[in-house]
Formats: sequence, C-alpha cells, structure tokens
Amino acid sequence: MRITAQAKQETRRRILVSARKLFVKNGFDQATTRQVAAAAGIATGTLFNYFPSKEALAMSLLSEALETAPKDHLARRRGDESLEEDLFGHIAAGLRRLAPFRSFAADVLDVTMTPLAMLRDGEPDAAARFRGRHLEVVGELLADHGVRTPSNVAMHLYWTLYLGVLAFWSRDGSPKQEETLALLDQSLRLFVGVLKEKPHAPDHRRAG
Amino acid sequence: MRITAQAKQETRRRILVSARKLFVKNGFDQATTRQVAAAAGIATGTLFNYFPSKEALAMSLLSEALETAPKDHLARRRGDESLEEDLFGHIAAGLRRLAPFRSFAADVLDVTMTPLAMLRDGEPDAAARFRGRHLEVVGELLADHGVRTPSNVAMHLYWTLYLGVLAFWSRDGSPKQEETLALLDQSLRLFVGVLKEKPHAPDHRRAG
DNA sequence: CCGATATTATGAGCATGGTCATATTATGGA
DNA sequence: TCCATAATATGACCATGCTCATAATATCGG
Repeated sequence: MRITAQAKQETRRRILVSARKLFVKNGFDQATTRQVAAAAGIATGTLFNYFPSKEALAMSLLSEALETAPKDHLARRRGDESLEEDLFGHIAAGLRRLAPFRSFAADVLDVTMTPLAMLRDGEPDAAARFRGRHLEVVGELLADHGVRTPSNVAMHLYWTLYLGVLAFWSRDGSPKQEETLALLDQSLRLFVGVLKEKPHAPDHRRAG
Repeated sequence: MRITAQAKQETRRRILVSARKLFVKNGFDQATTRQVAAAAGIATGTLFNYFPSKEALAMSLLSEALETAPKDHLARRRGDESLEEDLFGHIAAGLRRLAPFRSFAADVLDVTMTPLAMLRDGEPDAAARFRGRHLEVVGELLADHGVRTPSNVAMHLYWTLYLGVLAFWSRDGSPKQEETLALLDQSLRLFVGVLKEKPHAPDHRRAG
C-alpha cells in the first residue's frame, strides 16, 4: 500500500510538472489535456482521476505555489507593521511566488476568479480553495490588528480589489512590477479606510 | 437588396429572441448554440454568420439592453446632481435594463468581464464594446463634473469596482436589489474619493 | 429572361474537455 | 502461492463550440 500511494503521488507530480511546462510554453488554452497526459506518460482519462478538470489542474499549480507565501511574509516581518503593511507584505509575497506562472495565470484566473464566481454555490473546487485560503490568511492578519469580524460587504470589496490587483499584475511587464505594487498600495489604503469608516445610511438612492 | 437586408435583420432578431428565451430558461451553459439555431429556424453554422461566438451573442443581448440606459438616466435627471449621484443614476439605470437577464448574466459576465480581460489585446469584441461604451458614458459624466482625464489606475479601479457591483447584483435576490445599491453607493464614494485625492508616493513598499 | 457572379445558408466534420464501461493491476486472506 | 476483491488505468466515445467546403439563392448586366 505504501508503494502504491507513493506511485500515485509521483504520478500526480508528473502531471503537475508536465502541465506547468506546457501551460508556460503554449498558454492555458492552447495546451490540451491530451498533451499534458501524454507528456506525463498516462492516458487522457487518467488525468481526470487526479484532477477533476483542466481548470482545477491549473489552479492546483497556483495554489501550491501560494502555499509558502505566508511563511515568506512571516520571515520578513519585523513585528511592528501596520495592518496595511502586513496585508501588503502578504500579497506581495504571494505575487512573488506566482511570478513563474504569470504567462498563463491570467487565462486561468479569468475563468476561475472573477468577482462573479465569489458567491457561487456547490462543492468547494480548486478556485474556491484558492480564495478560501487567501481570505483565511487575510482574516488572521485582520484579527492580529484587532479587526473582529468585517462585514460581508467589506470582504467582497477586499476580494474585488485583490482581483483587480491580480488582473493588473498579470499584464504588468515592468521589471519589478512596480506599477502593480503601487496599485496594491492604493487598493489597500482604500480597503483599510473602509474598515475604519463608521457605517452610515446612503443618501442618494433613487432606484425604481 | 433592401428586401434581403431586411431579411437579414429579421434573422438577427429571431436569433436574439430565441437566444434570450433559451438562455433565460436553461442558463448560458446549458443552452446550446444548436438549440438556439433550431429555435430560430436556421442551421447551426448560420448562427455564426451573425455572431462570431456564443459569448458574443449573449453579450449582444446585454449590450442592446444597456443601450437605452443613458437616456433613462437623462430623463430622471434634475440637473443639480453631484458626480456621485450622476454615476449612481447611470449605473442603476443600466442594472434596471439588465434585470430581465439577471438569471444568466452572471455566467456570461464570468467569461467576458473579469477585471483580467480589461487589458486584453486584439480586435474589440462584444465584451470590449460593452466595456468601451460604459466607460465612454462614465467619461462624459466625469467631464461634465470637471474631471479632465482620470489616470489609467483610477479607471482600472473604477472598472474593478463596477465589476464587483455587477457580481453582487447578479446574485442579489432582494426585492429591489437594495443591497446592490448600497454596495454601489459605497463603491462610488470610494472611487470619487480617489479622484479627489492628491497623488502621492507610496511609503511601505518592500518588494524583492 | 438568362447567365455570371457575389452573397448567404447548410450541415458534415473537427478539436477538445470530459465520461464511463472495460481491462489491468494491486492487495490481502487462506 | 493463488484467488477474490478493490483500486486504478485506459481509450473509445460523447457533447458542444465552431469551421469550412459546398449548395442554394440573390443580384445585376445584357
């Protein structure tokens, strides 16, 4: 049983390695699942025993890349960061980990990460886990800074802004993604501003 | 020639009517192009003489629905609106026009309207026109209120926030979408706040 | 009215993501 | 060691968005 479990893990790795190579080389849409399976030395159908969909396969690459980001950020922490600085550090660490996948990240995130997917129901898939994990870490950072339970609207706004940053990042060709970091800075200032704001009734509603 | 041109327009309408019916009934993914073509009384291939893709067909429905929104807003205008009020009125008018399509709008917008698609290159397709038209109107409203040429970052932020509102709206089951309008209100306050802000250098950048 | 040419309609066919009945292989008990 | 059973691999097959060679039709000069 050990041996087989090991073999399965190796197959999984081979799929991921092949997928990464082909997605980077040909792009998410152009690289076919048949190519990936062939490169991994398995049949087409077998690929879907390991990943429920092409999208999930790609998201697994991204999710695994993000896994170490929180540790990266912790390692750089001095300990006296503001909330904005902490959020900035966490997200920037994530972007650094995602960098090798930037060439096809946009195409995957296009499909999986629209703000519209946020409230989708059903089983948590790869995209949902990506989002869930990210928001979990953000929640911890917020708690560290004394923000109890932000409203759903606030978290919706956070996610929207984060996606906007990802969108910009995926197309940002500047050497160190300075523009993305500037946008991130601005977005976080907005978000933190909203958190601190007192809730109040809107005034110019004129809906019919 | 006149007769034929008329006939083509009629075919186009028939396709749109059938598509609307089927998309509403079965959803964007479940309704197939073959079904739409059959319902419109044409062959599968013919449909693609009129619309380059299923996505473009759906976006045409949404775009045409939005066409009258600016007039709706103008008709309601008193003339002394603030910038926020004007933007609110314009967007709310659009949402009212999109209401009949809410059941499948999310699925279409999912594919076409992610923030990630914003900077995509290539021919302007249906989605690009949707975005372009919307931003055009917004640009006019901004100009009316003395906002010259907002930065790209500001417009990126606008689009991000707008998509967030659309996302929320597409899932907002409350009778008059009050929650969506509240989010819209909040989003616009943020955007206008950014417009008024003096540009300044970010301070806590720590990128590697 | 006819025939040449341009325009449009057609549906068989293609590519590809994904499924599933079947074949293969691994496991564990006797 | 050998068999029964469970786990896994396989690739033919399906659905569907879309293409394209061909057929049908419209247009127009003579």
